[in-house]
Amino acid sequence: MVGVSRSAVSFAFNSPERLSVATRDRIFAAAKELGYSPNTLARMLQAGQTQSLGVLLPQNLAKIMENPYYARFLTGVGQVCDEQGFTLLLTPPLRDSMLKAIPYAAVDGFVVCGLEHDRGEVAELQRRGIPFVLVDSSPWADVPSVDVDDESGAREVTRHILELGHRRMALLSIDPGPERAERGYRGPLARRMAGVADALSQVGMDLKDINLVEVPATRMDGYRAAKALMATAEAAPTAIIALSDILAFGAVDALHDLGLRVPEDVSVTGFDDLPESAWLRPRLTSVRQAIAAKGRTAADFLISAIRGEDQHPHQLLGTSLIVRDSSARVPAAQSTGLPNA
Amino acid sequence: MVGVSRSAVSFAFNSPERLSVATRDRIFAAAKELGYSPNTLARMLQAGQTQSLGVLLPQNLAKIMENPYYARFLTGVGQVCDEQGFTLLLTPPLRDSMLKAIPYAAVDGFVVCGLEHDRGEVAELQRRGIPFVLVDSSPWADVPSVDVDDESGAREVTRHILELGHRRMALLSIDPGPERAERGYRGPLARRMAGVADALSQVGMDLKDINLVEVPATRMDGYRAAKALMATAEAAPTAIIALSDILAFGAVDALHDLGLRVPEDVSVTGFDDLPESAWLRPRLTSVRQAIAAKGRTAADFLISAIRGEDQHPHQLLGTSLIVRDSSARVPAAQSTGLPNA
DNA sequence: ACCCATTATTAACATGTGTTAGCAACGTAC
DNA sequence: GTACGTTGCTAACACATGTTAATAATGGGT
Repeated sequence: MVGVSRSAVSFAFNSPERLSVATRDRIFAAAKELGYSPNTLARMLQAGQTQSLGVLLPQNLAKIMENPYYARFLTGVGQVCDEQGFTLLLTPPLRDSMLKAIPYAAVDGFVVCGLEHDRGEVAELQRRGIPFVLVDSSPWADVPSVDVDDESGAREVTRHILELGHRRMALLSIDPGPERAERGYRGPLARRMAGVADALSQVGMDLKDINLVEVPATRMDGYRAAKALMATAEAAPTAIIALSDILAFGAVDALHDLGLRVPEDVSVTGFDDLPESAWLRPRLTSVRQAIAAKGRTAADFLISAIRGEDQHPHQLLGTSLIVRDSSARVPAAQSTGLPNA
Repeated sequence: MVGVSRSAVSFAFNSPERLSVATRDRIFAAAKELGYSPNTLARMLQAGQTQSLGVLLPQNLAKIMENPYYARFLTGVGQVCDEQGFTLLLTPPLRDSMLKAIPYAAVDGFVVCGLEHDRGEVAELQRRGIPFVLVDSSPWADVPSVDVDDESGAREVTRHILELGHRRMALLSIDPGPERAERGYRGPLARRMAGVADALSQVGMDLKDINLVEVPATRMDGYRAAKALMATAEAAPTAIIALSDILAFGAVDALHDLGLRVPEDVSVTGFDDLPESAWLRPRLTSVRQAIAAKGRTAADFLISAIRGEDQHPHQLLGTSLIVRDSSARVPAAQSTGLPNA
């Protein structure tokens, strides 16, 4: 229409100084008339970059967005995206497969949530040469990762409950999914279990001595599980150690509904220390991990990897016990006649 | 390497039945050896679709993810993505411009949050022929949109507070941003203000008669604003109507910290009815809007538009007042000597 | 008038795919 | 032995860009 080559059009948009003003204006005029603008995908294809970070998620989007943990984590990732001008692509499993989702994501790299280094997804990313960072996995030599010292956090909170005199306890844990049968606990959950077990062993107890319940990490599941736990009348626990704050939220609600007071009748502790933990009444005793910092660090590592800078960085983030109002001494009436009391 | 054409390779991956088993196996073997797999971007370019929905956001990613409102909204959008096998691309402003962000998003369509039909972004999307749906805008003929009947919600909650005898009230509102100066209130905020004004007029009052404070919609801003409001000793309000739940959360906290009881000393109401509203103590009186359903509907409309089906659907979602524990009769001591009491 | 330098513009290539029309080869029926 | 349908594969095109090296045009100096 203007009578110039495609290259001239490209110059008009990308390096206008290389064209005479007259030609440039003619091109822009024509572009406006035709409604033309450079195609996003073609541009990305040619440039070999998308200006977008992917987050490879282990669950459906609906479940992820419902989970305040991820809201916090993605806040951290989002901070880095904001700074660097990246968009954020959330990539849930496709037909229940994280592996199948990979080829449908137009991203420069992935933050991979909750996968161990030996998973097929990791091999696939390596094969494709897509940069990635593992989060909540287990440190492994040639793979960048960001992890949390869950074990010491779990040890600390368990010890805290034990020091308050509790012995009849329930461990409200996260469902490890089907993979557990073959491989046992892994990653953060394995570390948390180990921490609990370690603290127990120091008073001569064992994971067998406490009531272990495993449910999906939602508020509702925490609610139901707590109700079920308290129903077993004679063996009802005096403390519930939840391995996730949302489970603890649900448990506190359930106890309220049962007419039980927290912490006077039953102590409840969480894990993660979500912002909400300090909003609720009673304020929740929980293990703090720097969730947003975890997201930030992972995204920073990923950006480095995309730029081809740093090679295989690892980061282990600490935890700390935040004692608030939901944990207290075991009730006097219940503290007698129990093992190790 | 195999000695076949590129087309054959394409067939091997996409319609294997059109190739003889021998050739196909040879191709796969070579692909494995070379680490080849079809390029995502090229595939999208040729197919003309990305299997990805975009959400065009008015704020930085970090701010968005911190906001429980968006968590809920994106849960709804996410549900549809899950069902339809789409990924979700979060597109924050690029260098403070939503317009600039558009060409960097590889998506099949946009859910556009909080923009009016006359904004440049909307024109740009139309020009590019990218399907989109406006959310929290104002209904407009040729543009698909999903809106909420904020006005009646605001009217109801204001009337509720008035019926409880309050007259000295503060309206804790959301900062409308710089655009307000030129164009006045728009969209949901305009409707909410109108609803409040309408309810006030029914008792002979006016927006001028109440204390209007406008702050960014964060918990911390709500906290600070509430503290400032109560500081003006003789004119301190007996009720705070917040136009957003997070602002109300912050306000409740501030009142606690000031040693004031909610609702005995001061009533507080929210807007949105986030899930958290029912978790907090006191449980928050709030205007419920179906946030997740809003996201679902928007995404459904968008998918229709992408498929080229339905043309310009509109949806107006209702609101309802949820009265809980944070609102009560005006304290006896304060109910005398006030205008219209 | 001629050479050179500078600037404006373009042809050709590279990024990787999916699709369509068509060409060989091959077997089968008559 | 020839006409015909089937199978297996390929050449050419389309999707749209950005980049580089080469070419055309222009003006100025001698």
